[in-house]
Amino acid sequence: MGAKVGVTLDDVLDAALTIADERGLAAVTLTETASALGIRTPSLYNHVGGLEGLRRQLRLRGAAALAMAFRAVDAGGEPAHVLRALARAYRRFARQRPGLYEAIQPAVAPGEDDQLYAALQEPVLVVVDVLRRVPLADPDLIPAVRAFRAMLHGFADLERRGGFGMPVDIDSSFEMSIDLVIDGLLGHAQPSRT
Amino acid sequence: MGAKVGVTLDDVLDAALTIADERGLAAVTLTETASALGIRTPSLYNHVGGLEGLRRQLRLRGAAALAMAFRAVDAGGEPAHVLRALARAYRRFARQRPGLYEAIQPAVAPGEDDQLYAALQEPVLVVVDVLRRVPLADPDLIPAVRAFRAMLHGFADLERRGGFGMPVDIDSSFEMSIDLVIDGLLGHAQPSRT
DNA sequence: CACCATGACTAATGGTATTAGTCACGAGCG
DNA sequence: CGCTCGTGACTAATACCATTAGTCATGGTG
Repeated sequence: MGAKVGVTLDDVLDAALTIADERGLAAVTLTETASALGIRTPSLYNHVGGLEGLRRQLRLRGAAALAMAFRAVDAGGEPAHVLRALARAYRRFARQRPGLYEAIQPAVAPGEDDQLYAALQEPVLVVVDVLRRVPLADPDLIPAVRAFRAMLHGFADLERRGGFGMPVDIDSSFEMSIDLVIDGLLGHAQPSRT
Repeated sequence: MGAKVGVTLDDVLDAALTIADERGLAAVTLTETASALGIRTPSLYNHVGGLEGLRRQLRLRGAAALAMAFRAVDAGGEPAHVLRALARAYRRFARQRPGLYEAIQPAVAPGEDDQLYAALQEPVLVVVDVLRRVPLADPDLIPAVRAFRAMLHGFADLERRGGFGMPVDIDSSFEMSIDLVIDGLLGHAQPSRT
């Protein structure tokens, strides 16, 4: 396959993600992305299927990045410690890559885009795997995963939007929030601070 | 002040909210809103300051509606019961008015738009008032409010986006999720189902 | 060396918000 | 009773965005 040098798909996604992290996902436009690459807008159609395709690629990338961040936590050791490490990895991801985190959010129904669905499911499966190996107060896994996800997403999303008035003490508020869920899921009475 | 009959601000917002609830906030465009009213697009500028002004009005409305829903719950009785009622009211609001709930989400910094900031703060203050009257395991109110908000928003947002695979049992998952937070905040050991 | 796929481009279309300027109506005052 | 003037609609024009169609130069492959 003969090729020009031009830009690659990775170049396009990197440019788009830079814009997303700096100015929000809504600022990721084909015009802006092309301009950042020194390219004309229609040329992007050679790499991604329009704006929709670009957003899909960003979501694939974001899902993979979050799954990688999850897999990087040590799954050994005390259950509560592993869950806390997962939670911190989640929040760190949302803080360091706000544009990527934002890109991940829209859900996709199974069967609508199987590759994308699988990618977005990856991080969830990591949590499921951890919770499966842990002695839960309630043996039903599904509500436990949902509660854990809800707290992580809710906290990260509110923080990303600046929903917490004062920036002070957000770290310890996060620790307490996840301890509520983790200790509750494990059936402990008192939150054990780290 | 002489006046035409024409459409009123409420008409505009009602039309916009109908679109938002049915097809998502992104579908709320000046063209669509005007068309739903049988009006030309520029005429909307007589009622709201463009698209940005329309969105601001929707947020004001949404914040007021959520605050009203919160204030409608009986603040008397057992603390855990009151908190659960607040949580259910929150989720009910997000489910019944998805467009309005979506409109509320973007946060606003204090000083940027004081009226809007105050409106968005209203529902939070209701939660604060309830938690203030309740014997918390940790006397610090701020992290407690944050944990409560995070769980509510996270669950409602994931549910609204279709983030939970199976639609089954979402009700009981929600009950368990909020019980984790509520019982933890109140210092109880075991989640007490309703 | 000729071929041809790749990846850039220009040109044109349609939808969007926005601004400027216009105009008809109707309530209230003289 | 009629004039005035503010309200709220309108048309026209501009700018930005995504998208499609069609063109063209390049460089690796046969």
